[in-house]
Amino acid sequence: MVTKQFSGSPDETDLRRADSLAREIFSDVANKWALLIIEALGDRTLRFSEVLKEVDGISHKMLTQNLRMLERNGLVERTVYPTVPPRVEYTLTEPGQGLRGTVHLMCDWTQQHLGHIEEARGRFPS
Amino acid sequence: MVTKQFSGSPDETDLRRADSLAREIFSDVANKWALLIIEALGDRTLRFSEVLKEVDGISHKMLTQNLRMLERNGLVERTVYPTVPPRVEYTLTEPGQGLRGTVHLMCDWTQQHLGHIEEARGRFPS
DNA sequence: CGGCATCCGGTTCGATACTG
DNA sequence: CAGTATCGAACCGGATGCCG
Repeated sequence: MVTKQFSGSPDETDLRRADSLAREIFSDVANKWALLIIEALGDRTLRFSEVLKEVDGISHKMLTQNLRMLERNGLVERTVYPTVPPRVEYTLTEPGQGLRGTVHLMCDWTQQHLGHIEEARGRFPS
Repeated sequence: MVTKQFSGSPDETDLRRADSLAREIFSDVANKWALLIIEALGDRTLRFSEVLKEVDGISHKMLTQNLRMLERNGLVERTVYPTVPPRVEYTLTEPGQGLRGTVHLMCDWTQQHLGHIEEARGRFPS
């Protein structure tokens, strides 16, 4: 958290910083792989290879990158068991769970509007 | 809509089609420009140039592409007034409004967790 | 004003191979 | 098993210019 010296309300610079941070996070999170990973994790704890199987179509590389990004933003927790072969588990943090709620709504919405969308596509272009 | 002859429950082929359609829609919609446009439109009706101003950082080209995509999926309605100079207005359809609800939750979530995320970033890598 | 085409640099992404 | 590195191919996205 930023040190806020004496002013009771955030100054303009703070607001601008918050804005750009918000946009950055939004850009991180609003991409299909991140959202699908979050949805796949759900409330479970999965190994790397398990997530790989769950999120279909994702490559090894994209999964690594996105998991790192989510970890960096504090949305997933990464646990390494120093065994051989190595075992690494991923789980959503509490804030991650919150985001998952919204993702889940988006998935529901998609399912519910498949028909409408398919019909709209048939009409396009008008 | 697909003709469903006589079976009461969808057969396997239908389900697989629905799945791939769902993924396609999700991929279309789960990208930051699409989501930001939806959020910007809200319940208003905006001209092309107004959306361009509202969604900050978006280029003319990306806006056109994404508006087309959203229109194709029946999420925004495009109205052309054959005046000179031309006037084109965009508004969310009812299904689009539904999606907007989930987008809005995502934006709220982002705002609420700015602090947590910033802190998590400070700790990374552990 | 809004839309489309073109160009082109930067980034993404998948495939592959290699490490611990 | 999980992660990293590298290398092309594909795509994204901005800039520009032209048309109705």
